[in-house]
Amino acid sequence: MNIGEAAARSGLPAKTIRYYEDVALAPAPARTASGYRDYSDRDVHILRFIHAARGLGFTVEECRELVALYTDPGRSSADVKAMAAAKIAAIDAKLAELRAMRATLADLAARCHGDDRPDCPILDRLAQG
Amino acid sequence: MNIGEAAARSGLPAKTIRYYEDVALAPAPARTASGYRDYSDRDVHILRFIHAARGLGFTVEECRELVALYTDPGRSSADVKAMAAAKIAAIDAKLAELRAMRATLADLAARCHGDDRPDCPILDRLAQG
DNA sequence: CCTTGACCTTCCAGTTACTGGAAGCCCCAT
DNA sequence: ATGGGGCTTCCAGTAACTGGAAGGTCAAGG
Repeated sequence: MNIGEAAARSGLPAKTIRYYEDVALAPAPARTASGYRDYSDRDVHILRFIHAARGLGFTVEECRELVALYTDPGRSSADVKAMAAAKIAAIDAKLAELRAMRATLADLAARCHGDDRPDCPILDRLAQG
Repeated sequence: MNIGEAAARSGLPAKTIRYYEDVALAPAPARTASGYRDYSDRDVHILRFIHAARGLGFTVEECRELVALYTDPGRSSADVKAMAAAKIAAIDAKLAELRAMRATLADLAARCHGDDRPDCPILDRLAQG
């Protein structure tokens, strides 16, 4: 199947699929005589795998490792679990950061009149650093 | 004062200060005869303002608007409040996304043995899309 | 057979917000 | 005057795509 259908089946844009191939994350598919990419079901399967991994927040680099583990029958599930744990920790850090921002912002917004006058506790707070 | 001290006082790296000047977010300071940047207290004040705004999650573009509002005596606090509200909404969206990822990851990790065998519900889940 | 439109190809540039590094002045203390 | 910082500019790279240009291909309709 050509890239359009591979895109539809994997959920990834065609452009992204080409990019993944470029950075050697996704498999380079066969080519037709005229140069069109020709994806097998297995290729699409990997594409879907990558799509799912990206959706869980893994970077392209991490996806590379995950694909390697996925395609290695001699893998240890401990390695995969460690990656998941690390990702959870990273997400937790990001969550804490965002929650702190949100709390500050919400507090400031609540104290801002939001009218046509210039006085604004939000700006005051930013100004004080 | 030169850029090193402005950096120390504003909390921004010197490199970042130069970058902000480059993209016209931060003020272009005076220059000494030999070409060194020479920051005034007011310059540093703006730098601190930007640092704080970035810390609350505003993009460089948004910081530009905030600085404009900050330095406009005829501003309406409503405009600032609207920016804060929009940022809160964006943060909420990101929080929801991260929480969903975390939940999925935590669930999968809990069900993964994490030993030296290859069976892994995490990979299974990614494989199914 | 020809055309038309959708789909495919490659390659280049732009995005966000910096950060690292190279080459080369400048300033101050010894 | 010399040595070690700090300063200058400019170029390149990062993450992960995305948009667009120029041009080849394929299938259907006339």
